[in-house]
Amino acid sequence: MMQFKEQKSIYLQIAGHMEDNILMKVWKNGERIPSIRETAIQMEVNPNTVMRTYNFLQEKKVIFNKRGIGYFIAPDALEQVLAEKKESFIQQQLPELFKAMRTLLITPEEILSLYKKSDKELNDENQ
Amino acid sequence: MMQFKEQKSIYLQIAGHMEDNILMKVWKNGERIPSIRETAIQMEVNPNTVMRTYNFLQEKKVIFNKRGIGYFIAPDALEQVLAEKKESFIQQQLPELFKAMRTLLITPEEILSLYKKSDKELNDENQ
Amino acid sequence: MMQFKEQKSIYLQIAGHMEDNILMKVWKNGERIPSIRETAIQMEVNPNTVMRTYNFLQEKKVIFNKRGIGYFIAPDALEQVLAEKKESFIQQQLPELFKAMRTLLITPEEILSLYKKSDKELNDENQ
Amino acid sequence: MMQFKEQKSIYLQIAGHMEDNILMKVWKNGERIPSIRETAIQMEVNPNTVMRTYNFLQEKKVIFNKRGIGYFIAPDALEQVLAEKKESFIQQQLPELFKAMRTLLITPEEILSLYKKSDKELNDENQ
DNA sequence: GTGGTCTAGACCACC
DNA sequence: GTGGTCTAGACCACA
Repeated sequence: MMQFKEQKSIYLQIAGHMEDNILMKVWKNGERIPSIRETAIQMEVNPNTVMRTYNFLQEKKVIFNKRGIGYFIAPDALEQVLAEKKESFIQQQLPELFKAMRTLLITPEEILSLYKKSDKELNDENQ
Repeated sequence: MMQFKEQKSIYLQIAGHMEDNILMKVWKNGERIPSIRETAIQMEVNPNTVMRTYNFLQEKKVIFNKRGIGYFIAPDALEQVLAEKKESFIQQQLPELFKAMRTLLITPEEILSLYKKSDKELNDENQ
Repeated sequence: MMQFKEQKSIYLQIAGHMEDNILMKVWKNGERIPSIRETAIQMEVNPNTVMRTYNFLQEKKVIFNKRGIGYFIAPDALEQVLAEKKESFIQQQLPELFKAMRTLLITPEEILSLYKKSDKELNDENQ
Repeated sequence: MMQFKEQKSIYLQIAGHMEDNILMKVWKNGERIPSIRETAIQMEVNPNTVMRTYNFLQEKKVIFNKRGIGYFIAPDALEQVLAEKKESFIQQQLPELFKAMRTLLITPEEILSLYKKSDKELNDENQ
């Protein structure tokens, strides 16, 4: 079972995980994804919870449904998820970063050093 | 009335706003802050909600209460809020930011160049 | 309990009923509507079913939510529901009517007579 | 491949399409129709789905089966489909249409004038 | 097999 | 009190 952080609801965490799968090209545009039941078993959650995830992603047009067959990655899912990430980065994360740097007195040098540290940790994990 | 985002609970948004007041030195250490009732009216919010905010901030020892008189900014509030916000920013928001940067193929150098640019603009405005 | 027709799912029937309330001006723009629990009791269905209705209407921006207080009719709900009805009338119902009149050999006179008949029935009910 | 609407089940959409063929006299009473397999290939659909369609139409006695030979349009199919579609149109779709007309404040006279206009245009095209 | 709907009941944060 | 989430389990239509 994937570990669920406390803050976010489970169905949104699963959605985020699936969008990561798209970004990481584990799932490609047009490809079929596991059925609701399969995902429910694999994630050790209730099928209704997975259904919420799939509905959520379907409304965002990241996945779509073929009746009686299953859910599929949308033809433009990768591009769309990327665009959405970019949008939220520019609209939210970047302003937050700048505000934090100013009010919390964090220097560019500090950011750079923290980035390199996180880079290193990432490499260590992948070895 | 301040505009509330949908995602976060109102009482936490108010708390964040008050901590910003401390960081921006609108409110100084030791200073008296508006009563629960005043804040509730000004924010167009239920007094119970403001009470939650004040309780929350009191538990974090950012403000303290003098019975029958009102609420006051703690003597070390600025320093404490600064440290706590910085810690939480580095622990929680920066990792997300770095992850987004990697999927969007943005380098920290680009970010910092943007920061310097926005910094300069800010200075020009204030002159 | 309202009578549910077999064809449509319950939560959509409730949604339709609520849109009728808006069209009939039983509920006005900005007004609070009964809570999920109240509606569930009144309609004799499960609260989860009502929640689906409310989510559905919220996505269509017919109603909106104030945290911890309840659901409200959107400021432009009437206009929006009307526009949507008009759209579906022009795009779907009218072409269907014309097609039916041609392929099923229904004459304009017949339509007119049926309309008057339904008019009369409506008047009889309201007496 | 014919385009399937999301709302209705595929096998019923195929059935509707076949009944249209009868009404439009593309298929005449007593005539042989394509086999399940042929239809499935042409419609790009699972043969099981077409089987459902054929069973459905057979129960309605619109088509009948000669063992080992194939499916045929019933001798009175045209008349029967006509009557049945008309009945269901009047019972189900017209009431909805009339209701929409009342909420949109559209008179039947307006509708019929639109109909005559579209009729004329159709004739002009076919000349 | 697939998804979709519904119920019953629980627990939570929030206003 | 309000809504939101989650579970368990059932039934259905559909491919």
